Amino acid sequence: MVRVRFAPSPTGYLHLGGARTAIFNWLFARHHGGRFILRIEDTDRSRSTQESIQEILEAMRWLGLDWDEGPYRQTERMEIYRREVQKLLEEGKAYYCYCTPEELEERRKKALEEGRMPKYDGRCRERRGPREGVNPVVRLKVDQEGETVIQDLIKGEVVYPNSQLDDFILLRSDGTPTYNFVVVVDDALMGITHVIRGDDHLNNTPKQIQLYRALGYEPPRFAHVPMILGPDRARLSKRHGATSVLAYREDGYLPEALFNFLVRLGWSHGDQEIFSREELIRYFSLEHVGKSPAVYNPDKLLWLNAHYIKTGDTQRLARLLTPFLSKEGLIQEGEEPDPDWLCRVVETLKERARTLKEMAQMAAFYFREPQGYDPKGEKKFLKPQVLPYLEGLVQELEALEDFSEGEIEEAFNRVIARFNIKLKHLAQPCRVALTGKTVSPGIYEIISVMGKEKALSRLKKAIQHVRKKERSEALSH
RNA sequence: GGUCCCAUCGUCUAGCCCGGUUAGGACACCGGCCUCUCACGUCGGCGGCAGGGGUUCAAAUCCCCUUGGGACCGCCA
Repeated sequence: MVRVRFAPSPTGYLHLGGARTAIFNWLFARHHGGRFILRIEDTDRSRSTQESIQEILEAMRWLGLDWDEGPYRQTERMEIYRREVQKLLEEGKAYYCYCTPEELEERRKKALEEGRMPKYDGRCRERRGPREGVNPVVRLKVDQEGETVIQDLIKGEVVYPNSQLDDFILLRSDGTPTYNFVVVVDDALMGITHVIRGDDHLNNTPKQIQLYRALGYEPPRFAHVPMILGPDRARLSKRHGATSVLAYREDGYLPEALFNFLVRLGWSHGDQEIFSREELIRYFSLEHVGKSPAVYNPDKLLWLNAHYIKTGDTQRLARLLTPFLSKEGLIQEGEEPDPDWLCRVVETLKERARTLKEMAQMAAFYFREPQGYDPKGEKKFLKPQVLPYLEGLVQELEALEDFSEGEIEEAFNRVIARFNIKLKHLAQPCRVALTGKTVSPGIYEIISVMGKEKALSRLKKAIQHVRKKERSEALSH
């Protein structure tokens, strides 16, 4: 049975790279009918926070990454780690080291200056007895001869000279275990079959393999996925913009869009770009994960998001849109617009908005009168010549019982026939009058959704506006 | 500095393992069509095998070197 895990350290939010690793693990588990385990790597107590944990779990839930076991927390498993260290110590595979951090730092600096590799020299291996006033760390006796070979499921065979390895620390002087130790113990004891993680860990793998052997456990299969890079080809970080998964929710992205985007970054299935979750589970395999790092491309994410909005369920979108409406100040906090009406609003905006945030901004005119007219639009379309057309339209609309799109279209047709003008000569002035802008969804649909009362009052207001302007201009001449 | 990883349009990638394609798709960009504006849609265009050596009748594909990029070398994970 396939058992995989996602093991974030709670020292910050879940970022895009971590999310993609989680997604690959989740997909691999679901594809193989295995188990997806969540483990919190919080051995660094000074940097781990409860808020981080909550934020990570929230982000995973949002992305729909459900876990089958956990979340385990390493801080709750200290007894296990102590027991494993004890075992190593008794078997002579690990030893106490009394070198102080200062001494190590000193030697590291010197080595770097002399162009040597900065690694621990193993001087405490043969040491007998403690040193006065120093709390020791525990180090693993690492084999420095020969080489370690990794059969990586993504990178292929990686050969690593053991001379690069040093006796790394298992237990800190305060008795807490380090990452390279707990990760091995946990993966072994939790029966992890495939370790799928970022390739920044590839260099850790040889020492971890040695530790598996020292502990007497069979190493799992490894799959190291390439990093996600920023546009400058440096590892993606905060300075490249939003990297927190939840920030994308705030910005109006749909989880399925981010999910699709992240999977497709580094993995492919022929020429297909859009995948449902079911397809992803069916098609996903490590063989088609690329070996090279991928540059994050926000435009493509935006395109995918637009696609999922366009094709998404209207009722769901309406529900998701509501908080964005209140963020835009269009409705009160906690206010719920009529669901049927909001669905009509969304229908008109679905294929235009790329994010929910954009959609809320585009919807503004449905909720409040134009705050003045777009200057260019006013100059071009709200001029005295159009007054008869707009007045004619007001008459026609007032007479309508049924304010449906079809009826409104017929009303427009009667007006343009009467004045023998083209539709755009009526539609554009009308659009500016109703929305204050020169762009909007189709004119019939917005009038219908807006309703008779709002539409007529705005049209009349625009007519008044044009008249007033006309008078003041006449006076000044 | 050492070790490891990587290299197809600006970006994500198919093709590479098993040599023979006008090197395919998508985003972005540009243009046409559609049209009440914008968008959607649709049609078309621009644009790439990092460089150099081999092997071969034939190399994006196999081998070597160079260059470039990334990661790691912590009492961080």
